[in-house]
Amino acid sequence: MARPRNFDRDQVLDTAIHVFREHGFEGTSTEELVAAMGIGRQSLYGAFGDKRSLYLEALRRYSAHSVADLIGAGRGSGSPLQAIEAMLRYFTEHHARAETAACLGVGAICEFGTADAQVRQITHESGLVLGRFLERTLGEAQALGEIDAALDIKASARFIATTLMGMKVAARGGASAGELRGIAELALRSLAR
Amino acid sequence: MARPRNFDRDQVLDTAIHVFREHGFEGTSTEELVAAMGIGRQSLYGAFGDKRSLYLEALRRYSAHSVADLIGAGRGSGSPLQAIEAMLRYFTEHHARAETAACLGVGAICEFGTADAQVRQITHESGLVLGRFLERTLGEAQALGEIDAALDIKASARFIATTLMGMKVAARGGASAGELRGIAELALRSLAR
DNA sequence: TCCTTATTTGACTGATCGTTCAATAAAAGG
DNA sequence: CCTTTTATTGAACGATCAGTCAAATAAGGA
Repeated sequence: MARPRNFDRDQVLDTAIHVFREHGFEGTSTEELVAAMGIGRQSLYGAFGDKRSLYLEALRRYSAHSVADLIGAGRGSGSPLQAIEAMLRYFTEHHARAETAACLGVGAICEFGTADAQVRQITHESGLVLGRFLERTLGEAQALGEIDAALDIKASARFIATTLMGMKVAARGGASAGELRGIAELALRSLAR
Repeated sequence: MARPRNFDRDQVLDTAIHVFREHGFEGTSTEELVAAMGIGRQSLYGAFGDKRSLYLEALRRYSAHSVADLIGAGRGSGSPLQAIEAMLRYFTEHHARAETAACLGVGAICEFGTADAQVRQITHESGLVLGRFLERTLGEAQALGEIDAALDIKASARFIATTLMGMKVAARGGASAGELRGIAELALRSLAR
Protein backbone atom coordinates (compact mmCIF):
# COMPACT_ATOMS: atom_id res chain seq x y z
CA MET A 1 0.00 0.00 0.00
CA ALA A 2 1.69 3.09 1.24
CA ARG A 3 4.86 4.07 2.99
CA PRO A 4 4.71 3.36 6.72
CA ARG A 5 5.78 6.01 9.20
CA ASN A 6 9.18 5.40 10.66
CA PHE A 7 8.41 6.43 14.24
CA ASP A 8 6.24 4.96 16.98
CA ARG A 9 3.16 7.09 17.36
CA ASP A 10 2.62 6.37 21.06
CA GLN A 11 6.28 6.88 21.80
CA VAL A 12 6.48 10.36 20.28
CA LEU A 13 3.13 11.14 21.89
CA ASP A 14 4.68 10.34 25.25
CA THR A 15 7.47 12.77 24.42
CA ALA A 16 4.89 15.43 23.57
CA ILE A 17 3.19 14.73 26.91
CA HIS A 18 6.49 15.36 28.65
CA VAL A 19 7.00 18.68 26.88
CA PHE A 20 3.42 19.86 27.50
CA ARG A 21 3.66 18.85 31.16
CA GLU A 22 6.72 20.97 31.59
CA HIS A 23 5.61 24.13 29.75
CA GLY A 24 1.86 23.95 29.23
CA PHE A 25 0.02 24.38 25.94
CA GLU A 26 0.75 28.03 25.27
CA GLY A 27 4.30 27.76 26.55
CA THR A 28 5.17 24.98 24.12
CA SER A 29 6.05 25.79 20.50
CA THR A 30 5.73 23.38 17.60
CA GLU A 31 9.46 23.91 17.08
CA GLU A 32 10.11 22.56 20.57
CA LEU A 33 7.74 19.66 19.93
CA VAL A 34 9.31 18.46 16.68
CA ALA A 35 12.78 18.81 18.19
CA ALA A 36 11.87 16.76 21.26
CA MET A 37 9.80 14.20 19.37
CA GLY A 38 12.56 13.77 16.81
CA ILE A 39 10.24 13.90 13.81
CA GLY A 40 9.74 16.32 10.95
CA ARG A 41 7.24 19.12 11.06
CA GLN A 42 4.95 17.66 8.44
CA SER A 43 5.11 14.26 10.15
CA LEU A 44 3.71 15.83 13.29
CA TYR A 45 0.88 17.49 11.37
CA GLY A 46 0.27 14.33 9.37
CA ALA A 47 0.06 12.11 12.43
CA PHE A 48 -1.70 14.41 14.89
CA GLY A 49 -3.51 17.11 12.92
CA ASP A 50 -2.40 20.32 14.59
CA LYS A 51 -0.95 21.54 17.88
CA ARG A 52 -4.29 21.64 19.63
CA SER A 53 -5.29 18.13 18.52
CA LEU A 54 -1.92 16.85 19.66
CA TYR A 55 -2.42 18.53 23.02
CA LEU A 56 -5.90 17.08 23.46
CA GLU A 57 -4.67 13.62 22.54
CA ALA A 58 -1.73 13.99 24.93
CA LEU A 59 -4.13 15.09 27.67
CA ARG A 60 -6.44 12.13 27.02
CA ARG A 61 -3.59 9.64 27.07
CA TYR A 62 -1.95 11.15 30.12
CA SER A 63 -5.20 11.32 32.08
CA ALA A 64 -6.18 7.75 31.27
CA HIS A 65 -2.77 6.32 32.17
CA SER A 66 -2.46 8.51 35.21
CA VAL A 67 -5.79 7.41 36.71
CA ALA A 68 -5.20 3.78 35.74
CA ASP A 69 -1.81 3.78 37.46
CA LEU A 70 -3.30 5.34 40.56
CA ILE A 71 -6.08 2.77 40.75
CA GLY A 72 -3.68 -0.02 39.87
CA ALA A 73 -1.41 0.90 42.76
CA GLY A 74 -4.17 -0.08 45.20
CA ARG A 75 -4.84 -3.46 43.61
CA GLY A 76 -3.72 -6.49 45.57
CA SER A 77 -3.96 -4.73 48.91
CA GLY A 78 -5.32 -6.58 51.91
CA SER A 79 -8.23 -4.21 52.52
CA PRO A 80 -9.97 -1.16 51.00
CA LEU A 81 -8.25 1.24 53.38
CA GLN A 82 -4.91 -0.38 52.60
CA ALA A 83 -5.66 0.12 48.92
CA ILE A 84 -6.14 3.85 49.55
CA GLU A 85 -2.93 3.93 51.54
CA ALA A 86 -1.04 2.12 48.78
CA MET A 87 -2.47 4.56 46.26
CA LEU A 88 -1.28 7.55 48.30
CA ARG A 89 2.13 5.95 48.73
CA TYR A 90 2.51 5.40 45.01
CA PHE A 91 1.26 8.90 44.29
CA THR A 92 3.72 10.44 46.72
CA GLU A 93 6.71 8.57 45.33
CA HIS A 94 5.71 9.33 41.77
CA HIS A 95 5.27 13.08 42.17
CA ALA A 96 8.22 13.52 44.51
CA ARG A 97 10.54 13.12 41.51
CA ALA A 98 10.95 16.46 39.76
CA GLU A 99 10.77 14.95 36.27
CA THR A 100 7.32 13.46 36.95
CA ALA A 101 6.06 16.09 39.37
CA ALA A 102 4.12 18.13 36.84
CA CYS A 103 0.58 16.91 36.14
CA LEU A 104 -0.78 17.61 32.68
CA GLY A 105 -4.37 17.47 33.96
CA VAL A 106 -3.83 20.01 36.72
CA GLY A 107 -1.85 22.12 34.26
CA ALA A 108 -4.76 22.02 31.82
CA ILE A 109 -7.27 23.03 34.49
CA CYS A 110 -5.08 25.91 35.63
CA GLU A 111 -4.37 27.09 32.09
CA PHE A 112 -7.90 26.84 30.70
CA GLY A 113 -10.23 26.67 33.69
CA THR A 114 -13.71 25.89 32.49
CA ALA A 115 -13.38 27.96 29.32
CA ASP A 116 -12.30 25.20 26.94
CA ALA A 117 -15.11 22.66 26.52
CA GLN A 118 -12.95 19.87 25.12
CA VAL A 119 -10.27 20.22 27.77
CA ARG A 120 -12.92 20.36 30.46
CA GLN A 121 -14.57 17.22 29.15
CA ILE A 122 -11.31 15.25 29.31
CA THR A 123 -10.31 16.39 32.79
CA HIS A 124 -13.87 15.99 34.04
CA GLU A 125 -14.09 12.45 32.67
CA SER A 126 -10.87 11.26 34.30
CA GLY A 127 -11.96 12.96 37.51
CA LEU A 128 -15.16 10.93 37.37
CA VAL A 129 -13.28 7.67 36.91
CA LEU A 130 -11.02 8.38 39.88
CA GLY A 131 -14.01 9.60 41.89
CA ARG A 132 -15.97 6.40 41.25
CA PHE A 133 -13.00 4.29 42.34
CA LEU A 134 -12.56 6.33 45.51
CA GLU A 135 -16.26 6.17 46.34
CA ARG A 136 -16.39 2.43 45.82
CA THR A 137 -13.25 1.77 47.85
CA LEU A 138 -14.16 4.17 50.65
CA GLY A 139 -17.64 2.63 50.74
CA GLU A 140 -16.13 -0.80 51.18
CA ALA A 141 -13.79 0.52 53.86
CA GLN A 142 -16.76 2.00 55.65
CA ALA A 143 -18.70 -1.26 55.43
CA LEU A 144 -15.74 -3.03 57.04
CA GLY A 145 -15.48 -0.45 59.79
CA GLU A 146 -12.07 0.77 58.61
CA ILE A 147 -13.21 4.37 58.44
CA ASP A 148 -15.79 6.44 60.29
CA ALA A 149 -19.36 5.22 59.69
CA ALA A 150 -20.68 8.79 59.79
CA LEU A 151 -18.63 9.98 56.80
CA ASP A 152 -20.33 11.13 53.63
CA ILE A 153 -18.63 8.90 51.07
CA LYS A 154 -19.07 11.22 48.09
CA ALA A 155 -17.66 14.16 50.04
CA SER A 156 -14.80 12.03 51.33
CA ALA A 157 -13.90 10.89 47.82
CA ARG A 158 -13.92 14.51 46.64
CA PHE A 159 -11.74 15.45 49.59
CA ILE A 160 -9.14 12.81 48.78
CA ALA A 161 -9.13 13.77 45.10
CA THR A 162 -8.74 17.44 45.99
CA THR A 163 -5.91 16.69 48.40
CA LEU A 164 -4.18 14.79 45.60
CA MET A 165 -4.47 17.87 43.37
CA GLY A 166 -3.06 20.04 46.13
CA MET A 167 -0.17 17.62 46.53
CA LYS A 168 0.50 17.80 42.81
CA VAL A 169 0.79 21.57 42.99
CA ALA A 170 2.99 21.27 46.09
CA ALA A 171 5.21 18.74 44.31
CA ARG A 172 5.43 20.91 41.22
CA GLY A 173 6.50 23.73 43.53
CA GLY A 174 9.32 21.61 44.91
CA ALA A 175 7.87 19.85 47.96
CA SER A 176 9.99 16.95 49.20
CA ALA A 177 8.90 13.32 49.42
CA GLY A 178 8.80 13.62 53.19
CA GLU A 179 6.54 16.64 53.10
CA LEU A 180 4.20 14.88 50.68
CA ARG A 181 4.10 11.82 52.93
CA GLY A 182 3.14 13.99 55.89
CA ILE A 183 0.32 15.54 53.91
CA ALA A 184 -0.99 12.15 52.78
CA GLU A 185 -0.89 10.95 56.37
CA LEU A 186 -3.02 13.83 57.58
CA ALA A 187 -5.47 13.36 54.74
CA LEU A 188 -6.03 9.79 55.89
CA ARG A 189 -6.51 10.99 59.46
CA SER A 190 -9.66 12.84 58.41
CA LEU A 191 -11.24 9.51 57.50
CA ALA A 192 -10.34 7.74 60.73
CA ARG A 193 -12.89 6.42 63.18
CA MET B 1 8.27 69.12 36.38
CA ALA B 2 7.10 66.53 33.97
CA ARG B 3 3.86 65.28 32.60
CA PRO B 4 2.09 62.96 35.06
CA ARG B 5 0.64 59.67 33.85
CA ASN B 6 -3.09 59.77 33.43
CA PHE B 7 -3.88 56.31 34.81
CA ASP B 8 -3.69 54.76 38.24
CA ARG B 9 -0.74 52.38 38.34
CA ASP B 10 -2.22 50.02 40.92
CA GLN B 11 -5.55 50.01 39.17
CA VAL B 12 -4.19 48.94 35.78
CA LEU B 13 -1.93 46.47 37.59
CA ASP B 14 -5.04 44.89 39.07
CA THR B 15 -6.44 44.60 35.57
CA ALA B 16 -3.23 42.91 34.44
CA ILE B 17 -3.55 40.52 37.40
CA HIS B 18 -7.02 39.62 36.21
CA VAL B 19 -5.84 38.89 32.67
CA PHE B 20 -2.84 36.86 33.84
CA ARG B 21 -5.02 34.89 36.24
CA GLU B 22 -7.33 33.91 33.43
CA HIS B 23 -4.77 32.98 30.75
CA GLY B 24 -1.38 32.61 32.43
CA PHE B 25 1.84 34.29 31.39
CA GLU B 26 2.39 32.60 28.03
CA GLY B 27 -1.30 32.68 27.16
CA THR B 28 -1.50 36.45 27.59
CA SER B 29 -0.34 38.78 24.82
CA THR B 30 0.78 42.36 25.32
CA GLU B 31 -2.01 43.28 22.90
CA GLU B 32 -4.55 41.77 25.28
CA LEU B 33 -2.93 43.52 28.22
CA VAL B 34 -2.98 47.04 26.76
CA ALA B 35 -6.57 46.52 25.58
CA ALA B 36 -7.75 45.37 29.02
CA MET B 37 -5.69 47.91 30.96
CA GLY B 38 -6.93 50.70 28.72
CA ILE B 39 -3.50 52.28 28.25
CA GLY B 40 -1.16 52.70 25.32
CA ARG B 41 1.57 50.24 24.53
CA GLN B 42 4.40 52.59 25.40
CA SER B 43 2.68 53.54 28.65
CA LEU B 44 2.76 49.90 29.68
CA TYR B 45 6.45 49.59 28.85
CA GLY B 46 7.18 52.94 30.47
CA ALA B 47 5.41 52.07 33.70
CA PHE B 48 6.26 48.38 34.06
CA GLY B 49 9.35 47.66 31.96
CA ASP B 50 8.36 44.62 29.95
CA LYS B 51 5.86 41.78 29.97
CA ARG B 52 7.87 39.65 32.35
CA SER B 53 8.43 42.48 34.85
CA LEU B 54 4.72 43.27 34.73
CA TYR B 55 3.94 39.61 35.39
CA LEU B 56 6.34 39.40 38.32
CA GLU B 57 4.93 42.59 39.80
CA ALA B 58 1.39 41.29 39.31
CA LEU B 59 2.38 38.02 40.98
CA ARG B 60 3.95 39.85 43.91
CA ARG B 61 0.93 42.09 44.42
CA TYR B 62 -1.56 39.27 44.02
CA SER B 63 0.30 36.97 46.41
CA ALA B 64 0.68 39.62 49.07
CA HIS B 65 -2.97 40.68 48.93
CA SER B 66 -4.17 37.12 48.70
CA VAL B 67 -2.32 35.96 51.80
CA ALA B 68 -3.19 39.14 53.69
CA ASP B 69 -6.89 38.68 52.93
CA LEU B 70 -6.74 35.06 54.01
CA ILE B 71 -5.06 35.92 57.30
CA GLY B 72 -7.33 38.93 57.78
CA ALA B 73 -10.42 36.74 57.44
CA GLY B 74 -9.46 34.97 60.65
CA ARG B 75 -8.94 38.13 62.68
CA GLY B 76 -11.51 38.90 65.31
CA SER B 77 -12.47 35.28 65.79
CA GLY B 78 -13.18 33.97 69.28
CA SER B 79 -10.44 31.34 69.21
CA PRO B 80 -7.53 30.08 67.08
CA LEU B 81 -9.57 27.21 65.66
CA GLN B 82 -12.41 29.58 64.88
CA ALA B 83 -9.90 31.78 63.06
CA ILE B 84 -8.92 28.81 60.88
CA GLU B 85 -12.59 28.04 60.28
CA ALA B 86 -13.29 31.66 59.33
CA MET B 87 -10.32 31.59 56.98
CA LEU B 88 -11.60 28.47 55.27
CA ARG B 89 -15.08 29.97 55.02
CA TYR B 90 -13.76 33.14 53.41
CA PHE B 91 -11.55 31.12 51.08
CA THR B 92 -14.44 28.93 49.98
CA GLU B 93 -16.75 31.84 49.26
CA HIS B 94 -14.03 33.72 47.41
CA HIS B 95 -12.98 30.92 45.09
CA ALA B 96 -16.49 29.61 44.50
CA ARG B 97 -17.14 32.60 42.23
CA ALA B 98 -15.87 31.83 38.73
CA GLU B 99 -14.40 35.30 38.20
CA THR B 100 -12.16 34.98 41.27
CA ALA B 101 -11.62 31.21 41.14
CA ALA B 102 -8.29 31.30 39.32
CA CYS B 103 -5.24 31.77 41.56
CA LEU B 104 -2.28 33.53 40.00
CA GLY B 105 0.12 31.86 42.43
CA VAL B 106 -1.06 28.33 41.69
CA GLY B 107 -1.08 29.23 38.01
CA ALA B 108 2.52 30.40 38.25
CA ILE B 109 3.63 27.22 40.03
CA CYS B 110 1.90 25.04 37.43
CA GLU B 111 3.25 27.04 34.51
CA PHE B 112 6.85 27.38 35.68
CA GLY B 113 7.35 24.75 38.38
CA THR B 114 10.70 25.33 40.03
CA ALA B 115 12.41 26.38 36.79
CA ASP B 116 11.99 30.15 37.14
CA ALA B 117 13.98 31.41 40.12
CA GLN B 118 12.17 34.75 40.44
CA VAL B 119 8.71 33.20 40.20
CA ARG B 120 9.71 30.54 42.69
CA GLN B 121 11.01 33.12 45.11
CA ILE B 122 7.72 35.03 45.08
CA THR B 123 5.47 32.00 45.47
CA HIS B 124 7.80 30.50 48.08
CA GLU B 125 7.83 33.72 50.08
CA SER B 126 4.04 34.07 50.22
CA GLY B 127 3.82 30.37 51.08
CA LEU B 128 6.14 31.02 54.00
CA VAL B 129 4.00 33.91 55.26
CA LEU B 130 0.84 31.82 55.14
CA GLY B 131 2.71 28.87 56.66
CA ARG B 132 3.93 30.94 59.60
CA PHE B 133 0.41 32.19 60.26
CA LEU B 134 -1.00 28.67 60.14
CA GLU B 135 1.71 27.31 62.42
CA ARG B 136 1.20 30.06 64.94
CA THR B 137 -2.57 29.73 64.92
CA LEU B 138 -2.58 25.95 64.99
CA GLY B 139 -0.01 26.06 67.81
CA GLU B 140 -2.31 28.28 69.83
CA ALA B 141 -5.26 26.03 69.07
CA GLN B 142 -3.24 23.07 70.27
CA ALA B 143 -2.25 24.86 73.46
CA LEU B 144 -5.93 25.52 74.13
CA GLY B 145 -6.85 21.93 73.48
CA GLU B 146 -8.92 22.79 70.40
CA ILE B 147 -7.02 20.32 68.22
CA ASP B 148 -5.23 17.05 68.86
CA ALA B 149 -2.21 17.45 71.14
CA ALA B 150 -0.30 14.78 69.21
CA LEU B 151 -0.36 16.67 65.91
CA ASP B 152 2.88 17.85 64.31
CA ILE B 153 2.13 21.55 63.87
CA LYS B 154 4.46 22.12 60.91
CA ALA B 155 3.01 19.14 59.06
CA SER B 156 -0.53 20.23 59.89
CA ALA B 157 0.11 23.73 58.56
CA ARG B 158 1.53 22.27 55.36
CA PHE B 159 -1.49 20.02 55.09
CA ILE B 160 -3.95 22.90 55.38
CA ALA B 161 -1.98 24.99 52.87
CA THR B 162 -1.88 22.07 50.44
CA THR B 163 -5.60 21.45 50.83
CA LEU B 164 -6.18 25.13 50.02
CA MET B 165 -4.17 24.70 46.81
CA GLY B 166 -6.17 21.63 45.91
CA MET B 167 -9.38 23.55 46.50
CA LYS B 168 -8.13 26.33 44.22
CA VAL B 169 -7.59 23.82 41.42
CA ALA B 170 -10.99 22.28 42.12
CA ALA B 171 -12.63 25.72 42.04
CA ARG B 172 -10.83 26.62 38.82
CA GLY B 173 -12.19 23.38 37.39
CA GLY B 174 -15.73 24.38 38.27
CA ALA B 175 -16.36 22.96 41.76
CA SER B 176 -19.42 24.40 43.47
CA ALA B 177 -19.45 26.32 46.75
CA GLY B 178 -21.09 23.34 48.43
CA GLU B 179 -18.42 20.96 47.26
CA LEU B 180 -15.70 23.31 48.47
CA ARG B 181 -17.40 23.60 51.86
CA GLY B 182 -17.48 19.82 52.18
CA ILE B 183 -13.77 19.61 51.42
CA ALA B 184 -12.92 22.31 53.95
CA GLU B 185 -14.99 20.49 56.56
CA LEU B 186 -13.08 17.24 56.06
CA ALA B 187 -9.75 19.06 56.16
CA LEU B 188 -10.66 20.40 59.60
CA ARG B 189 -11.67 16.90 60.71
CA SER B 190 -8.08 15.74 60.36
CA LEU B 191 -7.06 18.18 63.09
CA ALA B 192 -9.77 17.19 65.53
CA ARG B 193 -9.08 15.64 68.90
C1' DT C 1 5.93 82.45 29.04
C1' DC C 2 9.28 79.27 28.00
C1' DC C 3 12.00 75.30 29.15
C1' DT C 4 12.54 70.90 31.09
C1' DT C 5 10.94 66.39 31.69
C1' DA C 6 7.93 62.70 31.27
C1' DT C 7 3.81 60.49 28.99
C1' DT C 8 1.20 59.42 25.21
C1' DT C 9 0.30 58.08 20.48
C1' DG C 10 0.70 55.28 16.52
C1' DA C 11 3.53 53.38 13.29
C1' DC C 12 7.05 50.04 12.96
C1' DT C 13 10.77 46.46 13.94
C1' DG C 14 12.76 41.68 13.50
C1' DA C 15 11.64 37.34 15.44
C1' DT C 16 8.81 33.71 16.18
C1' DC C 17 4.26 31.76 15.91
C1' DG C 18 1.28 27.76 13.86
C1' DT C 19 0.48 25.95 9.52
C1' DT C 20 0.97 24.66 4.55
C1' DC C 21 3.19 23.67 -0.06
C1' DA C 22 5.76 21.19 -3.44
C1' DA C 23 8.98 17.89 -4.17
C1' DT C 24 11.11 13.54 -2.91
C1' DA C 25 11.17 8.91 -0.92
C1' DA C 26 9.51 4.50 0.24
C1' DA C 27 6.59 0.67 0.77
C1' DA C 28 3.02 -2.77 -1.26
C1' DG C 29 -0.37 -4.54 -4.75
C1' DG C 30 -1.07 -5.11 -9.68
C1' DC D 1 8.26 -3.08 -12.99
C1' DC D 2 4.96 0.32 -12.48
C1' DT D 3 1.31 2.56 -10.08
C1' DT D 4 -0.84 4.02 -5.94
C1' DT D 5 -0.62 5.88 -1.55
C1' DT D 6 1.36 7.72 2.23
C1' DA D 7 5.53 9.71 4.82
C1' DT D 8 9.34 12.69 4.80
C1' DT D 9 12.00 16.83 3.78
C1' DG D 10 12.89 21.63 3.72
C1' DA D 11 11.38 25.90 2.33
C1' DA D 12 7.88 29.08 2.68
C1' DC D 13 3.42 31.38 4.22
C1' DG D 14 0.80 35.18 6.55
C1' DA D 15 -0.13 36.31 11.27
C1' DT D 16 1.10 37.54 15.57
C1' DC D 17 4.62 38.03 18.99
C1' DA D 18 7.30 41.25 22.37
C1' DG D 19 9.45 45.35 22.17
C1' DT D 20 11.06 50.13 20.09
C1' DC D 21 11.20 54.75 17.73
C1' DA D 22 10.05 59.38 16.86
C1' DA D 23 6.86 62.86 17.06
C1' DA D 24 3.28 65.11 19.60
C1' DT D 25 1.45 66.42 24.18
C1' DA D 26 1.09 68.07 28.72
C1' DA D 27 2.33 69.58 33.18
C1' DG D 28 5.31 72.53 36.60
C1' DG D 29 9.31 75.41 37.82
C1' DA D 30 12.13 79.24 36.26
